[in-house]
Parts: sequence; structure tokens; C-alpha cells
Amino acid sequence: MARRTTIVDVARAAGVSLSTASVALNGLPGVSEAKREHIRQIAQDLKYSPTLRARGLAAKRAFAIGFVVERSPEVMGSDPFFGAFIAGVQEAIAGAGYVMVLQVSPSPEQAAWLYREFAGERRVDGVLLDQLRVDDDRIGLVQELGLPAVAIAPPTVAAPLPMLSQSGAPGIVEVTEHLMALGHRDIAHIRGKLEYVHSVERRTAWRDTLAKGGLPAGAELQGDFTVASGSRAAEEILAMDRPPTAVVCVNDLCAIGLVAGLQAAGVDVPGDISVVGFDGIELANYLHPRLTTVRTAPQTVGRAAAAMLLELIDDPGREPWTVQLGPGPLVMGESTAPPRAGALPAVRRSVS
Amino acid sequence: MARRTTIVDVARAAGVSLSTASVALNGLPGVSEAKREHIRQIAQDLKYSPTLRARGLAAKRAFAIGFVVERSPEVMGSDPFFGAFIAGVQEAIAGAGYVMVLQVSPSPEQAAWLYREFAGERRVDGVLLDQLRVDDDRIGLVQELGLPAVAIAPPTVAAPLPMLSQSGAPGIVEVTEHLMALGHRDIAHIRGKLEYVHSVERRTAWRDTLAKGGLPAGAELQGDFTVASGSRAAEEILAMDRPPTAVVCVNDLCAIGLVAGLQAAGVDVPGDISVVGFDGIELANYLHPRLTTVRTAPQTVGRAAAAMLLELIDDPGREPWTVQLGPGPLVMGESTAPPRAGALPAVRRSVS
DNA sequence: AACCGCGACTGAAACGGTTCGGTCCCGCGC
DNA sequence: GCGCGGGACCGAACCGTTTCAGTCGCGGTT
Repeated sequence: MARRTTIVDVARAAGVSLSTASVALNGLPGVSEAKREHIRQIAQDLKYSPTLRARGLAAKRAFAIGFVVERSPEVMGSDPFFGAFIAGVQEAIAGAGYVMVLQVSPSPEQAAWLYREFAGERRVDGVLLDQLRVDDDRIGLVQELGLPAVAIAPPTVAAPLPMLSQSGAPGIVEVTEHLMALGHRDIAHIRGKLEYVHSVERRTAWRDTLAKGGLPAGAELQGDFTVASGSRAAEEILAMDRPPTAVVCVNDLCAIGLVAGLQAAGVDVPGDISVVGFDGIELANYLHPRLTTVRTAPQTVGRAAAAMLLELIDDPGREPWTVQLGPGPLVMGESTAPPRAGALPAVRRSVS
Repeated sequence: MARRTTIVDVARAAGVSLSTASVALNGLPGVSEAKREHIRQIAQDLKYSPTLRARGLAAKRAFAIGFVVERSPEVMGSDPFFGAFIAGVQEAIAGAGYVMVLQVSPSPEQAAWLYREFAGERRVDGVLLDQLRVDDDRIGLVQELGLPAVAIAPPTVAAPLPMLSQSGAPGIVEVTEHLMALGHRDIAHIRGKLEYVHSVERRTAWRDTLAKGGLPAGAELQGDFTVASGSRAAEEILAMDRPPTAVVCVNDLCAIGLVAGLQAAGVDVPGDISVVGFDGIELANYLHPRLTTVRTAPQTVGRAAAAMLLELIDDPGREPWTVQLGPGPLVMGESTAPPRAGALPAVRRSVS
């Protein structure tokens, strides 16, 4: 296999020194325009393109950022956040010649090891941290490793890192108030695992909104962002003495599972029970009833977070700062309606 | 910021030459065991870890493989293949110190450009090609670029590349025969876009199975792997003079859209129309009726394809070879049943 | 005793760029 | 006429590894 053409070849062909060729091709001052153009032309003719390896070695840069997805493969497959987020990240970094290295890790322990490798090999110049947990180990870890990092988390979280704060609270407040305005007084919540800061944030928003509206505390069910957990929650709700008339779900997938479970038992949504989701995933638009939910903008999140990371990489000593993203809009579907007077008909509930 | 400890620091601290240190740490022969252990110990004390940049420069390797996802962000979010596939890829490459660089591209043109960059910058040592199209440009492109590549495609495709052939045909044959065994004689198909080889393969399998069973050709509707397309197909079916009694969908998402659309119009699945999907996604287990489908193993596909790519990278001159993956199992759900005698009740069909 | 082979270790080149100090030459001001 | 500043270009060092041609010393062979 023929040796790849290097900058030395270009320099020789142009009759200039290696360093002049470099300067010319990089657009640095110190070369006459005529010569620069000449060198450029030759580089093009020779199909020269600098290799990242050498450039990175000299510049002490990897021109890559890392992202470790701490989700099981199955969850990733249905995770609506993921794809758009990545697309957004790439939008932000492509222009800077950066690229994204993606790792999947089923457990936080293995993830920690991956971060250590990223840092040890200098494989990436920085990392993005998402799905922040309460007291997340990764924050201490990236500091120990000296790995530039940007965290994606609600504004309630305080950490010595630059943060892109994407708040889910306004959206939850909005859907909850929407249900209250419809006349619901018994509004339950299927929460995500409380180890995640965004689960906590959404739960708090729901609870505070009820309190602020003078309503009694609603029932709280454990979910985990999956359809399966919504399905389980449906069973629990059907088994309740006094089921809620409305349910705020931690996300759309959970809501879909809930709706399917309720419908299978003969419960009408929204006639008997109103359901709202969170995320605004495409799929929810084609199910029946169309889900009332809050649209989020994962692509924007990815773009903004990655842009922050690039800034941080350029100035690693910089004091942590925070960027706040506006809340997404409420998407009116057909899964909410005024509460029915009285309890669920007994006949229906026994179907299951 | 203190300079990072390099192998020179280790060598100096151990009182040996740079090259001895390198040899010792890489486990190469030519160093006494005592000295090797000593050097190892010192390296560990100094928290030395070699940087990929320098190693890559010397070894002329990027220690990374590339994957360009030619899907729009929205589709990616719901694509069940994606997450598990990536997890599988990583399983295969992590042991070799490789990593995956992920790029997203909305269009084939931009994708081509990304491949060119991969090759030009020598950012990756090889790429994985999935979602192969008929007469896919990428095949010529990677050859032109001299970029090692492994394609993931049905065995029907012939290309001068190593291929991981994952056939969807046996699965489609199986579900189609299942429907025929139930007594269906009018079995339609919602196909994917025919530019994709796997759409073609699945359609052919469906058509051939009908022919082999002595059944007339079934209706063929255009879909595109999305829930939306299944939803659209539902409308088309409802508008037909003589709707099929069963529908084979190109994938689960499409089937989900179809089922939802039919149900919304008052059509019973499987009572009035049976529906089968393809993929075996998690979500389909929690909808009602549970979807009868064919499970695929994207994680295995990823693992196998990546393993092939590593082999190819180690021996780029190697003649193209093919690895065949077994078909996945049929997953019995509740979305299929014997056909109802007679046409759909007119009253129902007018609901929509 | 001279020679050979071999294991252990060293020095330097190579990988392919960037960057910086320095030289040369030109035009300018005094 | 001379000194000076600055633009254009060159040479060499440097980034942090791997690798390979040698050197050295030692034990065993003839």
C-alpha cells in the first residue's frame, strides 16, 4: 500500500519548506498570498489532507468529546431523548472539527471506568454528563481526572461544573395546572426513580403545584421511565379503592404503558381517567387517544451542552457557569378531559 | 497545569532508557522479569498511562471505528435497532481498545462527506455500513477511499465487502405461514421504502410465501418503518373495498401505528384483522393486543459486525467474506387469530 | 584463548504534523 | 550611506510513543 501523501510531499512539490507549507495551509499570516494559493493548489492536486493523529499530538488535543450512555441497551432503543440529543451534539461540534465518541455502559461502575480510560488515554478532550443522579459520583470523578465536563441537569442541582440546565418543572406545572383547570382534584403521579435528579424535580413540581392550588396531596406511584412501569402502574391504579381521576406521568413512555393498561381493563381515557405524559415523542401522536404532553427539545439540549463543552475545552480554567434553556410547550392531545362525576363503574374495573 | 507524566518520566525514574520502558510496559520480550516488574510498579506509582495520540501516530492507527447513522433525529429516537446495536458493537471492540465514533447524517450526501472526512483525517480505522440501499453509493465510496468497511445486509446482496448477513426473510416466512395456518387467504403487506435492501427482502419473502402456499398476491401498501406510516396504512385499508384479513408489517413500529389506527376506527385486532410486526421491540409487549412479531437480535448483529471489522482492520488485504446470522424466533402475541367469516361490518368501518 | 551466540539494554529514527527562533532581503527614514 | 523594521521563508525542536539497528557483557564452544 502506497504511503499516504503528507505535508512533506506537498512542501517538496511546491518547492517550499515543510513549515511554510503548514503555515500556508492553516491560513496563518507569514506567507505571501501568491505562494499560499500555489501551495493550496498543490495540496489539492495531491489530495493531501492532514491526519488528525499528528495534528492532535502537536496540539495536545483529541478533537473529540466523549459521551457515556448509562442505560441498558433495551432502554436506549426506546429512549426518545437519545437520538435527537446526539444529533444536536453533532451540530454543535462538527464545525469545530470535533467528533463524538459514544460508549454504552450498563452500570455506573463500568461507566466510571470508561471515564477513567477517556482521561488516561486522552481519548477525548471533555465529556458530557447527562441523566445526573443525586450525589452523582461522576462529578467528583471528572474533577479528580481533570476531565473537562458539562452536566445536563435541572437548575436545582448545584455542582462545581458548567451546567446546562434544562428544567422540566415548568412543563409539569403546566400540565398539572391544566388538569386542575379541567376540574380534577385527585391527581396522581407516576414518578421516575428518585435517584435521578430530574425524577425528583418533576415530582416536586407536581406536588408543589397541587399544594399551591389548595389540593390534597395526590397518590405517588413508582415508575422508571419505561412502558413496562406504566403498565404496572395501571394495575396498581385499578386496584385502588379510590383511583385518581388524573395521572401525571414522568414521561411519555410511562404514560403510554399506563393508557394501554387502563384501556385493556375497560377504563376509558380520558373519560374515566385523564393521563398526561412528558417529552412529546412522535409515537404518542399516532396512538389513541393522542397523548397530552409537554414537548421537550433534546436536540437543542445536545447542541447547547456541546457548545458549552467546546468553550470549556478552550478555556479549562474557566469558572463554572450555567446556561438555562426555556421550557417546552404544552402539547394538547386527547388524553385529558374533565373528571367524571363519581367513581369508576365497578363493572368496568372488574374486567381486568 | 503540570505536564502530564510520560513514558520518559517513567524511564528516568526507573533508571532505564525510554525504549526499555516501552518494551517492558508493552509486555514484549527482551526485558528481564525483575526489571519489567520494577518498571511496571513505577509506572503505576506515577499513574502513567500512554496517550492514544502518540501511540496511534506510531502505530498508524486510530483505534476507533466509525458509524454514520443515516437517519433523521426523530426516527433515531424511536428506532429500536439502534441502541442495542451500538451496545453490541461496543462489546466487540472494547477488548481491543477500540472505541466508536458516531455521526448522524440526515442525508446520504452529507453522509458521504462524513465518510470522506473519516478517511481523510484518518479518524477511524474502518466503518460499519448499515441500512444498505439498493446500489448503495457507499460501497463504491469506501473502496475509493480505501476505508475498511463491513456491511450489514441480507444475504441476497452481493458486494465486494465483507458482509454480516442478517436475514429477515425466514422470520417473514414464518409469520406469513403462521397467518396462512390460521386460515387467512388475503394477507397484505406494508412494506418499507424499496430503496432499502431489507425492505425488498421482506417484501419478497412475504410474496414468495403466499405464492408457495398457492394464495393470490396480496395487497401491498407503502410504509417507511415509522408509526406514522402504519397509521396512514390503516386509513388506506379502511378505505378498501375488500380489506385484507391479515397484514404483515415491515416492522413493529409500523404495526403499532396500524393497530392503533384500526382500533380507533372500531376495527377489532385480531378479531377483524390480524396484524404481525417484525423486530420484537419491548414496547409492543405492553400494548393491547400484544403484538405477534419476530424477534431480532440487534445486539448480536452489532457485536458480530464489529468483530468482523476488527479482523478486516488487522488484515486489510483479506478477501471479502460473509458471516451469516441465524434468524430470530417468532414471538407469539395476541394480534393474530383466524379470519372472521365475511367482510368487516359496514357500521364499524364508517366510524372513521 | 579466541570466537560465537544470545539476552538485556540503549540510542536514534520514525510517525506527521505545529511552532518558534532565526536568517535574509527589501524598503524606508534620517 | 547606514541602520532599522518587518515580511517571507527556513531549520529545527517538539508532541509521546513504537521500533529497529546496534552495543555490551557473559557463558559456552572449539
